[in-house]
Amino acid sequence: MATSLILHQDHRIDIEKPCENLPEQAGLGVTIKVGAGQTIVIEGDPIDHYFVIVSGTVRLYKAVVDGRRQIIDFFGPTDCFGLTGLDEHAYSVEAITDVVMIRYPRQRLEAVIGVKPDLGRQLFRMACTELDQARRQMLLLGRKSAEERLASFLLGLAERQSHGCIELAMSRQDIADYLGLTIETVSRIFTRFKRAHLIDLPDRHSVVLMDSEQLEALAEGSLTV
Amino acid sequence: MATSLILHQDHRIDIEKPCENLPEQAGLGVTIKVGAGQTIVIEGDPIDHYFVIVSGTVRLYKAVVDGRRQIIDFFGPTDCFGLTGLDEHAYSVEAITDVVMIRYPRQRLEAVIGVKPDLGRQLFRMACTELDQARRQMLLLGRKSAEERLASFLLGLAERQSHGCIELAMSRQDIADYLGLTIETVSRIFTRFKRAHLIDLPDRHSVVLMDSEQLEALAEGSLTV
DNA sequence: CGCATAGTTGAACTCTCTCAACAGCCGTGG
DNA sequence: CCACGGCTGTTGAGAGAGTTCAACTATGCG
Repeated sequence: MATSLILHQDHRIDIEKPCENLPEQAGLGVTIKVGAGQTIVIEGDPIDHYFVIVSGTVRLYKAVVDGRRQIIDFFGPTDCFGLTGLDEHAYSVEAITDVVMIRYPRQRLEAVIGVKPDLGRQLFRMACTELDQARRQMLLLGRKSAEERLASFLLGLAERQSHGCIELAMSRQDIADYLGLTIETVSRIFTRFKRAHLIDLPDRHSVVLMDSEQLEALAEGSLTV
Repeated sequence: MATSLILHQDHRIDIEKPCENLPEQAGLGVTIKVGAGQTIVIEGDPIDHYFVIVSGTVRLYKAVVDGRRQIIDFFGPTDCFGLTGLDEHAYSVEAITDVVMIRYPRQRLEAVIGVKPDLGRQLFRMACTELDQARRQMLLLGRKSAEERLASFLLGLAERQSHGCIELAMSRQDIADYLGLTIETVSRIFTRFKRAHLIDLPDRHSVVLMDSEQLEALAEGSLTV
């Protein structure tokens, strides 16, 4: 089985995340490039592949017929998507920026579990990590105020990016659809935070956290601006 | 490893769900009984076990200091909980009714993966099923109206229970905290549905779906009562 | 029977949404 | 280099869905 495989090219993933060594699994991966704005998978497609992102950002979302959209998550380098128990995608995925990723044939990868049980353990851990994230977001969507949502969002991004300045790959609309708000509310609260000197907005795709402590308090609901 | 194990007693799980044969895995399980209202795990506890429910219903939730609560899911017979990527529980679990469940030592179970790769595949699938469910709920919490939420909830229950009459093990407060609403809103919409002859409420713990078709339409947002 | 708990109903309020106008940025073409 | 149009984001005013607070009713248990 491990013989009839396509070798992926040159991309190597950071060691940090659970999917760190997926690419090495039997050399199953194929490198794929997608332009900004392109659709990668659509709700209802059969699931033939798992994907690991090398560079760029994608949004994973569910849509309702009438146009409403809920972004499930944004994924960046080292993140993986396509994990699901179903036989067809329950969500759509689009590239926000230009994206490079590695594609793994689902069937083959799952077959490898029989040979390398560690892969099964690893996939399990990855799914669990996603699960924890999804459930944390459920608390946000179900019970937090708009201010709490945006504060949580910014802190989450800061954690992932660890720069002084956060780069927002996504639009205000994307943020709104991720937080279960409207674009206007997101905009208003950005402004409110800026006026309260909690953040700075040097340009529309950058945020600087000026007072993370207060933002934390805000995110937990023990404060209002 | 598979030798030093406690055998669980007599409970046998339906064959249907992904965790169908967990109990058989090396006979690792121990049967546990918990009374209604009892807490099974608390947010922050170390994760030592996975649990599979034999009978009864539990609620899994996250809480905020100020008392707000988001119920992540209700689990019944054959459902499993405790799956997570972290080393401590990110949620609390309480018994709603009297509950019988089987407890598996996490470490040992994960160790078995090395010997039985199928277990790894199975845990992966279970986690993926939970993941899909959590993400579906994210759409509900982020983008659906109160009516849509309650309609979706009732239809989901009906699917799981497949009787003509739905038994609500949980209180109105539990439903509210699951749907990201208040108890008053839930109550009002129950009444509204009843007046519109979409459901009947013979007693406070039972719901009869009178017009599933309309409820489906409502759940999808193509209708209002 | 009486109390405690759970659920329902009403009225007022509020947070977020909706609708609408405006401002800023960017690429294109004159 | 600036004018223009298109797109994204901001701001304001008004409306509405759901919450809050409070009173009331029903249910179950000693």
